[in-house]
Amino acid sequence: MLDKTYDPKEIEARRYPEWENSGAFKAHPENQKPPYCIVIPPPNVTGSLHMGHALDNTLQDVLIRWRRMKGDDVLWQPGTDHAGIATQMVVVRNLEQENTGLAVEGAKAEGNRKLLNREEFLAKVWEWKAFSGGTITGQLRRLGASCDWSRERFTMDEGLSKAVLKVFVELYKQGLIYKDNRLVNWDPKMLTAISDLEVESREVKGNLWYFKYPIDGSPDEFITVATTRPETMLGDTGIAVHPDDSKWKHLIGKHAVLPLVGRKIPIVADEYSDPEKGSGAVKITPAHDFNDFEVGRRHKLEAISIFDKFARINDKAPEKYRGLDRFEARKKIVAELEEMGLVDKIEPHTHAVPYGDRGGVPVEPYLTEQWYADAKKLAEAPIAAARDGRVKFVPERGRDEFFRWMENIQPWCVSRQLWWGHQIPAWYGPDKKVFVALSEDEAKAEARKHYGKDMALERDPDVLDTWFSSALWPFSTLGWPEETAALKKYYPTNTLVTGWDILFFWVARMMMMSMHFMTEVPFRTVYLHGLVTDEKGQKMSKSKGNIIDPLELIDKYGADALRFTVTRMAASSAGRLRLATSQVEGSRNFATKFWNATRFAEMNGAALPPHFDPASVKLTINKWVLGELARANTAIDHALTEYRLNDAATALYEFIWGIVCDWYVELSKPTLQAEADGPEKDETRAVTAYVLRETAKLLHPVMPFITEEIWDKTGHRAEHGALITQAWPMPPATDAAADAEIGWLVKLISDVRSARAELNVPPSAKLRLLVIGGGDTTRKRLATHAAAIERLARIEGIDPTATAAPKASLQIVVGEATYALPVGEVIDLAAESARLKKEIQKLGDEVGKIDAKLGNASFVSRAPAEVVEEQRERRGQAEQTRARLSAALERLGA
RNA sequence: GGGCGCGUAGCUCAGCGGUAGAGCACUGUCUUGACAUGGCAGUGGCCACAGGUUCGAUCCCUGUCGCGCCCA
Repeated sequence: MLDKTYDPKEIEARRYPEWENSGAFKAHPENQKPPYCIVIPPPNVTGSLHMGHALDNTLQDVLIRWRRMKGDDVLWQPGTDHAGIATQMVVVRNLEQENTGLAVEGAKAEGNRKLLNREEFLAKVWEWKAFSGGTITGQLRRLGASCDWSRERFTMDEGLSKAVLKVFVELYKQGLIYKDNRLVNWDPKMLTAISDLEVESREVKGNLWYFKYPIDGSPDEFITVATTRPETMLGDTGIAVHPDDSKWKHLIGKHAVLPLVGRKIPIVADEYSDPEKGSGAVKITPAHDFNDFEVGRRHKLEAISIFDKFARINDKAPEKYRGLDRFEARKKIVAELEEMGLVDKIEPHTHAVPYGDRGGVPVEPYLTEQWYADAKKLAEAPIAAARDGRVKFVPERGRDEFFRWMENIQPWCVSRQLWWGHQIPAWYGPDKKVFVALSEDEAKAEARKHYGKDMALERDPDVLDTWFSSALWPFSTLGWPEETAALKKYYPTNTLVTGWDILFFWVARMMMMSMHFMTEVPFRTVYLHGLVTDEKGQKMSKSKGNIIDPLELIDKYGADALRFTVTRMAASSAGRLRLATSQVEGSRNFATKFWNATRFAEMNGAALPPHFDPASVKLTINKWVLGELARANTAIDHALTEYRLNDAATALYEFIWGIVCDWYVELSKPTLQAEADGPEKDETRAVTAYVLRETAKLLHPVMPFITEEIWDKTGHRAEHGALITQAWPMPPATDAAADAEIGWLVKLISDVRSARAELNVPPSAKLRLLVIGGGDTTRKRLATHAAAIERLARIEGIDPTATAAPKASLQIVVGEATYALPVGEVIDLAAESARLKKEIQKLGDEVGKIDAKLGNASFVSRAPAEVVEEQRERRGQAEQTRARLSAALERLGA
């Protein structure tokens, strides 16, 4: 017997280890079942579960559990990535507590301060990973994620590292990886290049400074440039104006003299300048701005980098600025130009400034030598695959976004100036000649060949972008470069579930690497979901303090409730999913409702006889509920197939609460709770048990814990094993006659209840029900369902063949019959009359609307025949009901 | 500035050519032998605005306004 109250905490803590230990999550590459595989978007090993993870992994688990029950050999491949910069940062911060730092350039071991070399530091990172790397996987378990943990991978583990090496070396040999001197996003705090994804735009209130640069040879003449970053002027090597800009056109080809520096810089014509923006003339600093870099390249302007790696002014600038921090330099430069009268004006200006999301300081476009992957080339095959549908996007517009990015792709900077990560397999000879090889020995061998003798080689200190290893995830986790059974069976994987925000950075890159090394797409379908925000639609962030912690929600309402909530939200077309705790509370209530319905069934002896056959059912309500179950089953399958997970959740909610609890349980009470046993009671007990059993299966992918618990407690586990391993239900037959009959019954009961409530008839008052003008079918139905009607509509005594309504009655019309409920002298005649008039009015309006349509000749001639017919049908119904209600009103005589 | 998306009940969102829906909130009512984490009954919508297509538009098209995201 189920406990009186549903306690998710206790259940969840118990159930998960049972599943995991039983091997239920395991994939079986050796068996013959068709594969279904999802690779998890690897969370950072440093991370802890946030709402984004909760959403993403719930959706995956719903699909995974569903496909598992459908009979697929399911592999949900779990793992984490090493999150180079984030992890390094965390460990460095921890070391600071012990007064320990890294032995990098400029670091000093003063007092008792210790400095770690690379090897020592990496040992610390591994130590840290062993200690707390399991946090997030533990949290995924609390969510109920049924990953095959026996196959858990980590981007820095041996196999994946081997894959990374191989990929790097091969791409290098194919000319698809090379070194180049370009602008990168440089984090002057972390002292490394970072990826676009690690940059966040922040709106900053700054200024637009207008500076006057004198024209060479004409010192009284000036060209005015506008900039948001005065300090970069030390690196200006040109000025661009629009070729058609009448204001500046005449200066094209001349030079300006860069104030404070004295350098002569050319004024060039370039459409990059917008005559409407700022002064119309743009100072060009190729070494410190991505756009300027391109302009500079077009006009062969020199790129002068005026910062060192800490973003302090370097010795390419006049001496008095050297060593100044970029923001101090800004102040000083503005002050000096002001003094020289070269500041035209200063306008307040709000603009987007790129910040490093880890270091938290503005990122500097910085000219450095880095390793690049030829993304343009690698993008060709993925573009083709998306174009011809080998990979599909849900929703479809993901495909357009994908193209937009892939077709304008820039070289991908893959090197990072960090210690934690895959060290680049490149070794340099004394003359800087580079040898890229799988191992130092191979590099040495190549060097020997090149130099004719053994040479000391120095390894490139940089590591690869974390995304480089994540890009290999769909095949490296399956064992590549080994030809494992798993790789053979599960590649290409079926579905990738992730957020819009990493479509480019991760999905696109997986596509590139997979197409190149596997020649086949990494997944058939990319299912993209929105971002979880708070109730106000604000992105959750620590600084805003609006973070909703999924673990707190799980503690409070249960993982099932959280899962149900996010599944229900999954379709938001706005690309953001506003989460309020009240929604999770509602889902918890839903779980409770299901729990209690099952308790009710148990208390009423619901039990499945051996070999129960739903097709043998005789009672109408039982036929009907089986039909409703079938419709729910079909709707859920359809929704999941189409990746409309929210529709699946809604279908479950409506079926369980709206059909089973609100109607089936109530309608079956007279039978279940009748004194005498008999075939009707037996059948109803069997159908109740059957419906709840099948419902537990249908609900299991979304709410695995509570359903498993119920499955066990109601004895199914003893007979069939765990719910997680059960076969997905087949919808039973539907029965149109039963649907019509119960539809009538529900309407009758609802209408009686409404009329009673509107007329304030006390619920305790039991009324007689006089049926006037009922046909044979109605009389038969009344007889069949008398007990249910009496109970649910609070009736005592039904007269199926009444001839007239007593004057003091409530009257309702259902179908061909009028139902009168005598209420004696207590009736408020005026109120009843008003109620009837309102009904009549409503029906009259409807008839009028339909008449307008049917009176329209082109509607009748042009609309499809069945639509016209349907309107006529509806008109007839409404008109009849109206007539009967009018008669009822007349009888009321008020 | 460019691209995309979104404006539907007080709030959060489904629906997307032919009766406008859900959850939460709100109102009234009910300690009915599963459930007050509940039952029953309600209130509440020029489906942003303006044009167009259509027999018919919340739905398709165009424009306007407002909001969001991405890219500059």
